[in-house]
Amino acid sequence: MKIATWNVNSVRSRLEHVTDWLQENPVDALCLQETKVVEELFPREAIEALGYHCYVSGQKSYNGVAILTKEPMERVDVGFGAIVEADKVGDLDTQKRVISGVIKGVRIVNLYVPNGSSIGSEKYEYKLNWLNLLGTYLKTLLEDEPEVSVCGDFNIAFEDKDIYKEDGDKSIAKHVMSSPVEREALKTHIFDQGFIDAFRKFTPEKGHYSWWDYRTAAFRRDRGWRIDHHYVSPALHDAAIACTIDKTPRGREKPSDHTPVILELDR
DNA sequence: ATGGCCTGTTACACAGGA
Repeated sequence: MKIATWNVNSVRSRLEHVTDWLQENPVDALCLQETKVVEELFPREAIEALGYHCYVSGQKSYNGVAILTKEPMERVDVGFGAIVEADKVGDLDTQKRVISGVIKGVRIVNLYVPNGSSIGSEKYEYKLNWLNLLGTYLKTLLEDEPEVSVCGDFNIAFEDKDIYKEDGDKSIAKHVMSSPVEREALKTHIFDQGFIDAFRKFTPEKGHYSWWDYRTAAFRRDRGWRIDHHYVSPALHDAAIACTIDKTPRGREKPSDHTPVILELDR
């Protein structure tokens, strides 16, 4: 089974890229982030015409996630509140950033982690609170469903080698997406629960990215960051048999600034 | 050191992204 994650930066602006990519890269599930559209206006006809089912949680203008699947998905859940008590969730489900469902016995979780804007800002605090709740959400999920595959735009580069800059570059710690506090949150809420980064199971070296800034010709100069991830629970460590980045869509006309990352599971 | 580009919006500049 193949699961892909792709922040498309507006599914309506990127519809042709999505349908073209699905035709060339048939996957069991394509997890989209930043769809930027309410459910009623999601372009499901074009996707269903390719034989895919659409599971969508959207809002106007901002955020929004969707999972497109070949086979119907079971037990689809939207938001943290599907599993976590309301008093713990608070207002963290207002922005549409979480959708999940089950395919072939595997719980697929699709996330759009808040960007955080800049270190110390209100949005940065929101990101850290959101990651804390994500930890609770995953812990609760794992109690009932050991085979969990989490993917999405995490807006965090866990190690310096996930960034085009030289390892140890002093600017890294001061940058949102690579500050020590954000990395520690990822460690506490993801890795300490036994999840592993599927991409790093196969590819240890520097130089592999999933996002390139629109500015400064970052893609042409390969000034990228690896911030889109697949994390698999302990019960799936051995099942992860490949994880690759497809840079092709980022090189097209009017691209998303992210490109797809594909996980293959022996399931 | 700064900002550079892109998307959506009761748009005609701004918020938000990363």
